[in-house]
Amino acid sequence: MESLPPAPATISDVAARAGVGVGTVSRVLNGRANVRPLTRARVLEAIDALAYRPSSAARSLSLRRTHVIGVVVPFFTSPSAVERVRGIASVLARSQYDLMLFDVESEDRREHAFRLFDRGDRSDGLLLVSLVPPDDEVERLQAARLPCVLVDAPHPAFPSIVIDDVRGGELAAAHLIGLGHRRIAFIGDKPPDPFRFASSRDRTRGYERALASAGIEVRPEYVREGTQSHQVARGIAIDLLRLPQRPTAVFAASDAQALGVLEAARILGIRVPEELSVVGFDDVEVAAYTGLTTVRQPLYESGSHGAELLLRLLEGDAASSGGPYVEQLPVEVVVRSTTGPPPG
Amino acid sequence: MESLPPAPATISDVAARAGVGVGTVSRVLNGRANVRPLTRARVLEAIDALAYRPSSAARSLSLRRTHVIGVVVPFFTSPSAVERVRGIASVLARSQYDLMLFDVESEDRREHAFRLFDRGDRSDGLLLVSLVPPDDEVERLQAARLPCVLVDAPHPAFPSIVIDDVRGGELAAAHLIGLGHRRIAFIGDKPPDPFRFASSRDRTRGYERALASAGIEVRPEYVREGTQSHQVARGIAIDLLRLPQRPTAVFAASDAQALGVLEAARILGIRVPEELSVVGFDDVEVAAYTGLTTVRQPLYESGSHGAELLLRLLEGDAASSGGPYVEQLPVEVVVRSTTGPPPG
DNA sequence: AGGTCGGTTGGAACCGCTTCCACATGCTCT
DNA sequence: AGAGCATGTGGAAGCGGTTCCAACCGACCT
Repeated sequence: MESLPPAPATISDVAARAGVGVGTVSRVLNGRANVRPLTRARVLEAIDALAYRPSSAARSLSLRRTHVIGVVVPFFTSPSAVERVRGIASVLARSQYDLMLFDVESEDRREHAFRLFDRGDRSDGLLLVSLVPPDDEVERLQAARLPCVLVDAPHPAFPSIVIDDVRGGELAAAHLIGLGHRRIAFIGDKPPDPFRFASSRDRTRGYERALASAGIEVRPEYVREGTQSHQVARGIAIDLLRLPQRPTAVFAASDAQALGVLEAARILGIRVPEELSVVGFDDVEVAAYTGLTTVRQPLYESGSHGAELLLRLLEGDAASSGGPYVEQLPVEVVVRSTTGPPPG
Repeated sequence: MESLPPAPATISDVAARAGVGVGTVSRVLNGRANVRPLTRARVLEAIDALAYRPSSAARSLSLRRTHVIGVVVPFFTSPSAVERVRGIASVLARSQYDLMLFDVESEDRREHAFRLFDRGDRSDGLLLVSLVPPDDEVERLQAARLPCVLVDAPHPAFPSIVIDDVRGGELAAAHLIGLGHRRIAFIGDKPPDPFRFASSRDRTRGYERALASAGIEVRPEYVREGTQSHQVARGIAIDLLRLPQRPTAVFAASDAQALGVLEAARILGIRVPEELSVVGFDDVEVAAYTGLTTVRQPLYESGSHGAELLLRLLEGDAASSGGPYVEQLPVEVVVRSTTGPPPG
């Protein structure tokens, strides 16, 4: 018969072996001052001998904190989300907190993820990435006193890390206008679902503003919307490039979409940047590979700053906790090889 | 003064309000049979009225299970790891388990991640991605009876999901040989660190085998090693392409490295595929964008299959639990536009 | 010598759940 | 009628920590 491995040692095993009370062991574990060096040594010896490791479940219950930070993120939808999570993970890695990841592709998962956390005993804090919590959820989160930071999403109830999307759109369009383009198309996200917020919409506004201030009329047939996928964007771009008077430049609201535009150009035999300029948004890694000119937003930093802010909140920094603290990260155009002067 | 929100309701609050004992509430919560319909209704009413949600910390402690699955992964090092995690997340999403993510960039983090889990009370199971646990850790994991599945890494102690790297290397080289190439270089990973396993080494073996069976001599100056980054690979490729007799094809052990080779070719003004063929490995999303010919391995599936296997183990399927159960996923060459016949 | 006082220490109570055991109830079966 | 038996139910014990309180100790005071 197989001998079961011994159950993991508990704090009272340690206490028994060291010949002290459980309280003393706990004090040693938590580095409290009032323990005589000799006693401490005996306890440490026992801990070592029994290979004792405290139970985190028991600690959570007793302390009413979990040492876990929940991250809710539409993980699948975009490579940029991954980059943000990387920023978060790197900060949490050097903290005492662990990272619980919730992907929320579908709507009911989103619901589920929120419900999971809003009791407040699963995690000590929450990072919501590219996601706006619905109002009833906001209430529950606040009732549970769960510190919460939004990354890439605004909400008056929570501090957030965002970028200036309007300005991003403006910069992209201005870059193209500066090169001499006048016929500039825009491919944005499809109208936002209730949970997403309208970052693409803001980029559209920036685009329109830049055009306006250059005295260029916005042509409705040049402004299109579709999902983030590059396949959809490719289809839209093919449409656009078959227009009787086709645009000489396309600004896409994400790199994924911009890559779709590049594919479309390749399919139609249109040379980039000689015959068509393309600008993306995000500056994901692929953009560098493919030489895509794009509007860089600090994805990694959005995650790391969000995590840092949350950690500060958890340490009771009420200053940033309170109202609508908003940190705005800079955007900039990264010029690579998909933009140039218009043909002719 | 601000009124604190009431503490979350506990099971005994519910019991009190429903006028029953805590045991009965627990039975209702867990859908046990022996509860009179009338009683059940009263309890449900109380639960609803108090917006009661059970404490998962308390449940974990009492049940000795956490409903969490730990995923340990070198998250930052490669886009392929992300794809595997996606596969894992999608399977766990439709299970009762939550996903705790541990990134392990540096060696001490790796240590940390393992220690965290090996007591067995943080998670009910573990998925190790592209990581081979050191022997002492294997012991602890087994002692803690923590079900554990390896994804993209072999170890006799645990079931695993892998691919046939030798065959992958062979297929890549055979594809190039089939096109008529004779001067085929190979860029692999640098010698594995103790935690990684030698997948690149196996790919080298496949490459050598294919060459051998075509009667082509392996030239040492054509076989190079470097880290996974495309920058490093680019440097190596530039070296390679400046050789007096330069290769007409390069097989890289990862797509990231293959992209570095493409960059090198661009820098040197060497046309692909007319003057140089390039084959990668993995088939990450970028490969499709850039038209890279590559050896596809099912990244997403490796994650999803690993997660499914682990779930089966957790349900007590001893069959797959036991010995060195190994699931081998297929590899195949995906021909795109970076390979063609050799020049001349 | 007796009283204070600060530093150590043991252990009970508690965190919120599950589970088991004892007990009550209303039947059926001799 | 009394034993036997499901069926429902209450509540104590236990999961493994933390924390608080009381007790103990020797040193130091008067």
